[in-house]
Amino acid sequence: MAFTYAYPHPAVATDIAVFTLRRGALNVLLIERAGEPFKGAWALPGGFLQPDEELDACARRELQEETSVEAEVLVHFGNFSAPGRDPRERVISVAYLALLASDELRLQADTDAAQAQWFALDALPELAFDHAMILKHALAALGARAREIQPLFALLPPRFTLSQLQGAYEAVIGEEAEKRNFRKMVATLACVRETEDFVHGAHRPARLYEPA
Amino acid sequence: MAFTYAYPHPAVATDIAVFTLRRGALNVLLIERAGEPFKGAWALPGGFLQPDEELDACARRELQEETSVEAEVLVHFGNFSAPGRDPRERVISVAYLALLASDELRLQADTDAAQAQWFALDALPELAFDHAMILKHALAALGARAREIQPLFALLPPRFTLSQLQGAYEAVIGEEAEKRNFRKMVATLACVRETEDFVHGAHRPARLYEPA
DNA sequence: ACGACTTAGTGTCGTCAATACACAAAGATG
DNA sequence: CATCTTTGTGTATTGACGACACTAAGTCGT
Repeated sequence: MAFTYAYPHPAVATDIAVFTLRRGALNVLLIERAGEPFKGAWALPGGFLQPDEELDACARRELQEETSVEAEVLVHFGNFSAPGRDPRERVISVAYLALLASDELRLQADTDAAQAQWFALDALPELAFDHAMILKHALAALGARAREIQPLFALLPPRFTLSQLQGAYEAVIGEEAEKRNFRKMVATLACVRETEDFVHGAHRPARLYEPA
Repeated sequence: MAFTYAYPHPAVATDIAVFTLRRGALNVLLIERAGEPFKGAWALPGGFLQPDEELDACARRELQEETSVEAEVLVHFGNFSAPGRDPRERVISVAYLALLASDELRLQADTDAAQAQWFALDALPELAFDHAMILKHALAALGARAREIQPLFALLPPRFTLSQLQGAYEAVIGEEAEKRNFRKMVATLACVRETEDFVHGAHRPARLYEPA
């Protein structure tokens, strides 16, 4: 089957930088490429736009197919269009940022992806294509959004302690926050509602909160 | 000449919402479509991505070709990919926002395409395609950026008075600002440098400032 | 020339958010 | 039951933001 056009058309693909929290640190989901080019290298999940498919839907579908991950938050943060960025043909990459709660880490690879794996940001492998640059932009976009707190909920379970929320905030922002000031900020934003339940750990129980 | 691919490829185009200030109000640049579809309707300037052309360059080129306008600031703010948005074929629109100083309003009346014209936002004609929605998103993106003041410089001449800057701010934000508070904010941001020159108008001369 | 007009430009106060800082409360563990 | 660790709170200071009224400087009309 062949598709013919009067003018050259680029291929259009989505690439997704999926982040989660593991042991308090931000991790990104990468797949090992099963085919050429860059066979065996690590890359962001992603793939080609299908006919009559919206870009958002493409990102969601590719993520599901390649890693069996259902993203809660999916945000477009940029396009990458350098002519030589894919050696096969011209590919415009529409880049998305996704956040995932840490307890939904069931990973599973399919044929496009030999395997999917989480990587801490300070232990990244070499990345295929221009994905290192895409990832850098994803982190910047994520940092810019995190100050509104709301996006962080996607990194946490449905109910969470304020310490967990602060941990997510610190991991994304990349710096530490004062506990009392952070709690005051959250209170000012009025973006969480306290529940009547507590989580009992090794020490004083912590109250659970949920998104307001 | 024909271009054939093993899988369907969408067309990729850029559309640009160019804003400027005219008589203190924000205006947007529209072109009258010379051909089908939507012949005779008004639309955002834009056009198809060429082989080996970056998206940013495509937006800049199309703007120049269709309206003879050289954009100072060009910012990507979203993609539009609804399958039916162009009746001819699948077209992914990569949308840009541009700002132009008001004294560079030489529009070419005799371009090959129909005419280009500025429209105040409260006197818009019906727009072709989904350009009304794209424009709505452009305004939202512009409003979000304007609070940092810096982007507004592109709407003004190289040197400007604080009243002009405030006028641009108000036009973009869509609400009035207190003169003293605005000046204090600008002073805090330290984003302008005062010059030794004054502009002499009908009344007390105003000091000229330039981007810091 | 001079008074009226119009725009440029400034100071203060109250409020509220952001920063820094120290201690009490609650439960787990040995 | 003493100790340890984590949760959770109050206060003082600073700096930004909002509201508010007046002086400064030059033009224009008479």
